[in-house]
Amino acid sequence: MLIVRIEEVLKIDSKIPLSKSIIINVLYTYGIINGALNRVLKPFDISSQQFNVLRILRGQQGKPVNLGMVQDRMINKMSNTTRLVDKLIEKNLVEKSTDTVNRRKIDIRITTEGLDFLNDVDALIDTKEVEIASQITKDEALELIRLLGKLRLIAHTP
Amino acid sequence: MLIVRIEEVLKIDSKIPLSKSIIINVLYTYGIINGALNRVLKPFDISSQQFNVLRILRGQQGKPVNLGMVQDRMINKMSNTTRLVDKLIEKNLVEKSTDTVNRRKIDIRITTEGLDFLNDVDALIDTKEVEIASQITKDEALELIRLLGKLRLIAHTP
DNA sequence: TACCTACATTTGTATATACAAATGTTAATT
DNA sequence: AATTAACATTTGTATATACAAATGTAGGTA
Repeated sequence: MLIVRIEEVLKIDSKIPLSKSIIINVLYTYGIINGALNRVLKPFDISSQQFNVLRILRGQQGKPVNLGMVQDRMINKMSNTTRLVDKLIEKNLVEKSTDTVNRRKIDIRITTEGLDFLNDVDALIDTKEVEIASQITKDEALELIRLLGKLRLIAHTP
Repeated sequence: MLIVRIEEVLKIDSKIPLSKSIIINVLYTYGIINGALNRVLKPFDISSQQFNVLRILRGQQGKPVNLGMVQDRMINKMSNTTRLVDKLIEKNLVEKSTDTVNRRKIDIRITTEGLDFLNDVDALIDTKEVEIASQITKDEALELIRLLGKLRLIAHTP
């Protein structure tokens, strides 16, 4: 089990500061993992962002969710939840209606078709995730999560 | 210094498997760090991908690099290095010419203007990177890098 | 030479992302 | 009631990303 240093893969000068190495490692690892997950989703013609929205809606157990809530809960915020949801509506995986109480808001619900679709794909994603994390022990996992949390601590504040 | 769990931020069920938690942590942290770096680059009207290409070219010390090499060395591979480089050419930060030996290849070089530009922006990025990593000790950094390497180990293979 | 295969880049198309501005709605203030 | 400010979503525009197909080039082989 040979861990490959990013400096070698990208032919970067090995003498870069540790801070830069950390950042590049996170950005590069994101690309690798995102690629692996996208390869799972590809045959189902759905993007990882669309998949993420479906999971958020399922998590609400039928309760309608408005656009802002969806955006807050997305792993990677993107500025067009409207168009993302529209794509899901075209596929009949999701439906929307204006909130009866506050007509500025729109309610989004996953459809039965969406739930079925999600069940199929979800199992494959779970398997891939377990596979990706398979080389990491429980203690290592907790430490990794802790250290990533430390990175976000500062980066988060604009 | 309070580390915030991702499950709380995204209102995810706390009982998700550790493998999923790891993956979500990496993907989410990427978004936060990428956002922080983009805010630094924004005033200079350059994307992080374009900035990455400039740094790769500077690293070659004037030696021309062809498109394929640039793509190999990019932190996040994207399928259109052609158009990315074209944007940099429009800004006079980069120039290209066909390779005299192998006319299939094109040579790309950073211009003097590109070098000056990069020097200005680079210092700010370095500072931001140090800031983001400031809560992490040297030992923690090495462990973080090692664990991310473990994740890539499996994810990398299609 | 003509043909084939591999290589390197470019082009086309669809979708995603970032961000500013516009629209429509609500609640508060005068 | 009219005005204003805040809120929630939509629309517009530019660029980025993913991926397939097309173009152009080189080297080998019949």
